[in-house]
Amino acid sequence: MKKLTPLEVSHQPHKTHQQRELLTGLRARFKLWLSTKDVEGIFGDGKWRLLEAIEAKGSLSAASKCLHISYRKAWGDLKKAEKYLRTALLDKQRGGSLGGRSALTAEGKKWVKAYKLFRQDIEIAVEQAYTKHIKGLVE
Amino acid sequence: MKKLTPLEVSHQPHKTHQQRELLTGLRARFKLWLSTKDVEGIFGDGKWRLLEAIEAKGSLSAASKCLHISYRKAWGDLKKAEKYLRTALLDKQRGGSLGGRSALTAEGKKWVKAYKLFRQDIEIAVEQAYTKHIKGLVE
DNA sequence: TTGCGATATGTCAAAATATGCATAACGAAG
DNA sequence: CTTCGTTATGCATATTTTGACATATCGCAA
Repeated sequence: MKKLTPLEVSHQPHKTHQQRELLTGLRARFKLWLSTKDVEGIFGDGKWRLLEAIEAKGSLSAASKCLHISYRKAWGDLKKAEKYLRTALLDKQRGGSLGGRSALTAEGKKWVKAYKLFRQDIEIAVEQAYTKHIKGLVE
Repeated sequence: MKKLTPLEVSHQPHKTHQQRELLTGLRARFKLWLSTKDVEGIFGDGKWRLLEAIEAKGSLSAASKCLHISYRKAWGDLKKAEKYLRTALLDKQRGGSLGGRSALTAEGKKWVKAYKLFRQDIEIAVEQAYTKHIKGLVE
């Protein structure tokens, strides 16, 4: 997620239709993730995207660069997911002429695929629910 | 949202069915909010609940106590919502024998009602999508 | 005209997250 | 048997987010 403007109050000039412009720019956003009673954030968008990037790039290192997150974080995230999902998502190797590599396991692929569909369903639902319940208020 | 366990690796004993117990404890969680291109978090669960509490309690101060958040935060949140939604959600008064009070405006009530339905739809969708796409992976 | 409790805000600290740094282990290829 | 790039990990910062503290203002009722 991103940080945005602080909160300083602009003096709001006389904008007539710029006003409407801002509000129609309103959109619904959501965040989705999996947790247990004890552990929050076991799997979610970040880890899903990370797995996809690994599948595409062939290594955790390359994937983290690609996603502009530190290797340290990427590594920690995956470790957490594997721990609490109790399954090996990645087949990781170090050494070799290329230094090493990582690939998704069959389980890892299943999770990527399942989460993608899961997320897609919610994306659509949010869109629809927004249109149904909120859109009317801002137009 | 809540913070949870750090990430220390427990030594994972020989749990046989406790293992399954943890995974079936897996659940989908979500967060929903409204934003514009420039401003994140204009309205969401927190502000919605806050408005409901104000409606019930009659003042921002009482509502914030009730929700266990500081008055400062509650006040800032509402201010932000009103600013970017470009509408008065609250009719606020200070002074008087009771010190002051706050009540929802007609607009405020509309938002509370609309957001509630909006959120409800998503809650159901998440439940269903989880069952459809994820549940099979953990059982 | 004084007091009380609520609104109204700037400022600052605390907490949660992410990043950077240092270092080790690895192992195929040259 | 040396080199190189990746995995693996602890730890110390840095960044971001969140909430707490201190204070001022307000206005009716006593």
